[in-house]
Amino acid sequence: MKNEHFKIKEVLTLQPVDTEILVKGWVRTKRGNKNVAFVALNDGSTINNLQIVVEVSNFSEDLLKKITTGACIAAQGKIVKSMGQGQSVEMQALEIEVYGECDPEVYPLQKKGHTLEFLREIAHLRPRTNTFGAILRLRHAMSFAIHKYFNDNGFFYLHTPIITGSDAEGAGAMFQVTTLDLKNIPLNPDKSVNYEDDFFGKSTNLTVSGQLEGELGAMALGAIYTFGPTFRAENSNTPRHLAEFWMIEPEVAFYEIKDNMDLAEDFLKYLITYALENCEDDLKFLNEMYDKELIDRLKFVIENDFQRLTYTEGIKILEKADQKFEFPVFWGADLQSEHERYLVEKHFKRPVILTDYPKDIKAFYMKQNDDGKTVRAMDVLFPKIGEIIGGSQREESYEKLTQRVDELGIPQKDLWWYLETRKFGTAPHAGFGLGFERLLLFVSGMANIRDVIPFPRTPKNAEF
RNA sequence: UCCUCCUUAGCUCAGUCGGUUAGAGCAUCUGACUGUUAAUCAGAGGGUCCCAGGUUCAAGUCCUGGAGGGGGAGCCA
Repeated sequence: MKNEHFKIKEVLTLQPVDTEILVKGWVRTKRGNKNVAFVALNDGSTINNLQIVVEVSNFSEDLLKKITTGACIAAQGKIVKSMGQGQSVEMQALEIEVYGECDPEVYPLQKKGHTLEFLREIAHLRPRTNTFGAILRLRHAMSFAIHKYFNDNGFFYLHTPIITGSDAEGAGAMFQVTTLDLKNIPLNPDKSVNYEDDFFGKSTNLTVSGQLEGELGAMALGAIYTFGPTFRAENSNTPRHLAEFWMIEPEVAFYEIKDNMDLAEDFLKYLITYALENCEDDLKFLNEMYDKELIDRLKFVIENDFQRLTYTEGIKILEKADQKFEFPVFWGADLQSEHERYLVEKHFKRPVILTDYPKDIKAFYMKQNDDGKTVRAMDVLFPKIGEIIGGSQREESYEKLTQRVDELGIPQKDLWWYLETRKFGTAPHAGFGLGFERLLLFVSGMANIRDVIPFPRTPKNAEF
């Protein structure tokens, strides 16, 4: 057998030729009769299978028995015009080698459909399903498109730290990082933990955001983005939260809130367009199997402007809404899921960018408006998944920023390096965070965030 | 973390008022079929009824506690 093998994605585009080619992959199904067997082979290069036609008389019974759902094989043969419906070409097998048998009595994946809940329990095998093949290829394509978009637009990829000594990021509970012996933790006289002998000589955690360090990069490189893992130790049990997820955070010097909105909208539309143009087969499958409106919804989003309005305008609309809300609507209240959904799904029926939130419900670093009440925050709200992006113009004034830090009781000494950017050549700047898995939820039409990441980490679940 | 629903064959589920030997479809296996498309047809095998207690002559079914999962909410991306 020759060593070079073709990807099935390529083979399916070939015209029938007289030369033999070699393919390698995993068997999805085998069916047929005494004379001929049809093996559907998938190698992950595409959602589509290559049909391998096996003349039973040309192969030993022992070999044919080993070709079962899940088995890994190599097949060599000629590509011919298919006599059956459903595919234009197929392989007439001349030689087959079985790399790995797969006992059908115990292999959990069957020819029939499985629930997503069951597949989560076998996350080591679910990449072999049509659904997760499609999701993982889509995930790759979106990752690539993110880097391409930023690279093509003059952004630099900045690697912000995963282990952070800063506990002032204020974006939720953090996972501690320590090498201290948990059975014998050194204590100070006041019973607090003494971190002097810990690896870093201080308390450290996994990052909840690369933003603060991202701002440092933007103050030198002009436009940066981060794209890395992010960790939140919140006990969140929802279809929209993970303890370990990937986040994209652009940060741009000389951007104001309007530029930030333009960037967010253009970026999201670029990514969705990229998916439609490069992942057609996978999206068609997801559209057919999970969400019949998926492709129409993706097209709608790229063809229409996002609705932009201020928090204050949003509150007015909600106050006039002919709908009872569980949570009261008033100026100063944080918007609940039901409020966001009303604006996006009922009132405007399109993505919404809300800006200028009350300062008391937003983070310390956001630029304060002249009204003294609001800050230049920006949330991008999408149908079905809610908040997909959260960002803001940043407060560039040293005086205003330190005053806000003091008001909130954050120790300035913990943020000395961040505050110095406002002391030394400060500049207006803005940025946002995009949850990568939330983007994938939207682009794939999946309903649960655990189904758009290969190995989800959630409370009480770190298997695989 | 709160509310709510669920857990029975490999998978998806049914199981009446607490009653005698726990069922179906699919999957698997065996057989049939000269080109199938989640092939079809016939037959067979397959059960810790989530776990631990309790009530009862009798528990898959009722009660208590626990574990795991789904949906909703909060936190957020």
